[in-house]
Amino acid sequence: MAINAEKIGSEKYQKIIQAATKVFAEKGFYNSKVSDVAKEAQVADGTIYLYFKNKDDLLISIFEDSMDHFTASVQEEMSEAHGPVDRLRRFIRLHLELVREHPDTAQVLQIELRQSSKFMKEYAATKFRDYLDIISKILEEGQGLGHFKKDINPQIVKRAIFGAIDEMALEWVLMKKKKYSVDEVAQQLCTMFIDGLAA
Amino acid sequence: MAINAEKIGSEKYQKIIQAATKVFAEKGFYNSKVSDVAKEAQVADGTIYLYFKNKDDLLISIFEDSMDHFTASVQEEMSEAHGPVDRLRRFIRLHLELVREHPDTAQVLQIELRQSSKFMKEYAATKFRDYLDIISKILEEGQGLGHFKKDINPQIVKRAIFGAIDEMALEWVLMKKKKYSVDEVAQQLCTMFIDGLAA
Amino acid sequence: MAINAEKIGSEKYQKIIQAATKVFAEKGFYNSKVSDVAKEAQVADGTIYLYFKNKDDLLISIFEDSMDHFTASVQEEMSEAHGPVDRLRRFIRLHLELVREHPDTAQVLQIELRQSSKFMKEYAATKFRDYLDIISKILEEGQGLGHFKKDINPQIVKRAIFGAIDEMALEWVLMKKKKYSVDEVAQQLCTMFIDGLAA
Amino acid sequence: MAINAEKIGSEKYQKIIQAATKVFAEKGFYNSKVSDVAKEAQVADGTIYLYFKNKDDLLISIFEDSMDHFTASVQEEMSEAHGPVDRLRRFIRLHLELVREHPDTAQVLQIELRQSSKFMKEYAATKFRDYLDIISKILEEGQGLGHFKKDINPQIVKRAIFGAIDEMALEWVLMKKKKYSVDEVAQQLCTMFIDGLAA
DNA sequence: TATGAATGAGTATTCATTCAT
DNA sequence: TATGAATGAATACTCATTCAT
Repeated sequence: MAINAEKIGSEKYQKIIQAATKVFAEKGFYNSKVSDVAKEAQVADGTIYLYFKNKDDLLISIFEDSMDHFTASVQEEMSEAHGPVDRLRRFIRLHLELVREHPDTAQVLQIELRQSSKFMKEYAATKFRDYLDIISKILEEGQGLGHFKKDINPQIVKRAIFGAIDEMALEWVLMKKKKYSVDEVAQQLCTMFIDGLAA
Repeated sequence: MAINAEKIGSEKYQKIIQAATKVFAEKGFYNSKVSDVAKEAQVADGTIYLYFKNKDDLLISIFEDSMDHFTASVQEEMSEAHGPVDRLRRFIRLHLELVREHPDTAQVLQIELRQSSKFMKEYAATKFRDYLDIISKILEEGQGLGHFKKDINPQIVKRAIFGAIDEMALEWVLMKKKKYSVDEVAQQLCTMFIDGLAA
Repeated sequence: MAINAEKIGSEKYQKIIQAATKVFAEKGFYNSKVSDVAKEAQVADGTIYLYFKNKDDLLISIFEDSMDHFTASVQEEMSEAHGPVDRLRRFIRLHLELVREHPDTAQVLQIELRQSSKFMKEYAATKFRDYLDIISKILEEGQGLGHFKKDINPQIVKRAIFGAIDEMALEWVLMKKKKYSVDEVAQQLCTMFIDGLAA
Repeated sequence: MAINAEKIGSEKYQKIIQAATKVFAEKGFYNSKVSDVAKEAQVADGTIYLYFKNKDDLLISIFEDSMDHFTASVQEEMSEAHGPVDRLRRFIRLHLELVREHPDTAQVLQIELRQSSKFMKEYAATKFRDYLDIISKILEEGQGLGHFKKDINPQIVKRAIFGAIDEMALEWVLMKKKKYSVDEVAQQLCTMFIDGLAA
């Protein structure tokens, strides 16, 4: 039987997704066994295959699931912001907060997903681009309002900004230490980027 | 026989390292077979084990080898630069150039190595920190000379700058397309960071 | 999943033990492939690992299994015997009969198990000593009743008697020929030992 | 080039035989690497193949070499003995002494050689039979002189006697402990066998 | 739906043997 | 003769996936 949308909402589906996220974050995708995920989710190995096509599908589903949550959270925050500078500031802070709150998910997205460049290229790229475009829209809006330099290329700078935020997040994820607070890091990044972009 | 420093310089060692870099970049570490590397290097499977302890050691050796080259290149460039702003500008450009010139190595470092967070934490962290410290030294020098804001934290910002450069590089690596040139990307990053850091 | 006592009784466990005994006896432990055992047992290779930790565990399990059966058979026979001389006579005959009836098992115990002297020393020694002690108890009983010489050392002679019986058995196992019958061999050994021990 | 008799006397040949005996005794034939033997003999791996056809040939050569020594020692001792009873007594004692003096060789002969039943059957059997026949000749001589029972079968009892001696020896080899002295063990065995055989 | 025993394809690694020097 | 770097065949073990219950 095909695995349909109907299942996505089910309790077991979510239980498995969460278990997989935890297990993949802890041991890495390739070092995790499907049976590890099953044990963590307290279901039988075979049950996983009622909800997911295969092990790869589990990873892809984590990606889809979390990118949806991520993007939705950011969109909501953006709608409450006033002006591009405020929007950028909020974006930076929210991304950092989300990573702090969901470190397992962040780790899977940042580390495990990169392994499959084919996957990244062919599949994740689209949803990831949507996320990056939130930044480029802020930049374009800022340029339009004369707040940001006209000579920066939003398509390039969106990646630079994302990379900067993401690298900070990566340190948290990998090092498991929190030398600097969200506040402090957000403050530093905002200062640098907003001045750097200012017209 | 122990695998010693003597072997590192040998022709076969380098041949295998290069083959492994190419194969891992193409198919990913976990999807590459040792025999794929052997075939690419035109040696027998067993020969690999005369030079490397195991498959993991191959990955670690690629890391060590390339980080040494990378760091040396950057150190040399830094010594030719005049002042922190010039240094930062050159650093950004050189990193981008190196990625462009050695895309397979860059891909292995950026993607495959991250898989093993344990490895990252325990081993690679040190050499990687050395690399990041090149940036923080530039920042501190700039602060000392009054060129850069006193209120930025070099330990935080060094990561932000690295992340921004690295994300740009990642796009090249993953997408295999070169929508923007090294010149253009370097120019954009320099503009943003130098203005963003300016006192 | 741990390999527990529950599995030992299962049909598959016994099927695999029997297949392994046959294969090891035919080709020797080191020249047998796990897949040979699997084929003989008509299960998949992987199934073996559901019941045994590894190839060595297969050998150890054969040992445990058969020593238990062997010792139980002998104990039962002993309980039916009257007096030390009858007991010794029955012991000799039963051991020879058991080897005749289970030549594959005998061969694995006699030949394959000796390969791992570490194993023999550390593990098998205990169960083997239990078996030998059946003989020494007969000897001591005989000495107590004045039937056997007082100046023989049961701890030494128990091994001599076992060695003599075992060597006869070995010929059957290795040569696959049965030049002499159980009756004849038993008769010869009994004559010699009983007269040799007689007070 | 064929490996000829000429080599057998050479210094290196003996060095390798001794090294192999030691290594095989310590780690077992199948767990010993040819390179272990080479290292112990202080020659290059390839050198071994100038003197021996392959790893199996090394084992066979140890067997031939030591059986020759063993048989020669025993024959010499036999020629000095007077009468079958003295001969049997000396045989038992000498075998035990030889095992005590050459424990590595004894272990290889007793344990490692048995692994290859095919080898035992097809090859070693002949030389081994020569050794056993020393015992049966003593027995027949004793029967002829009326010292030994007429109704014992020398072909059966020779094995029983050998087995008894060998099992005692095995304990020394495997247990590496010497709870009982050669004197004591020899005394016990002689008492039992000579009385057991006495007409 | 859910289970988990069974499957068997897939692969890192070892090591006896060779051969160019 | 002697070397030891190179070879590549051989195999124990894992684990994603299936399917009878």
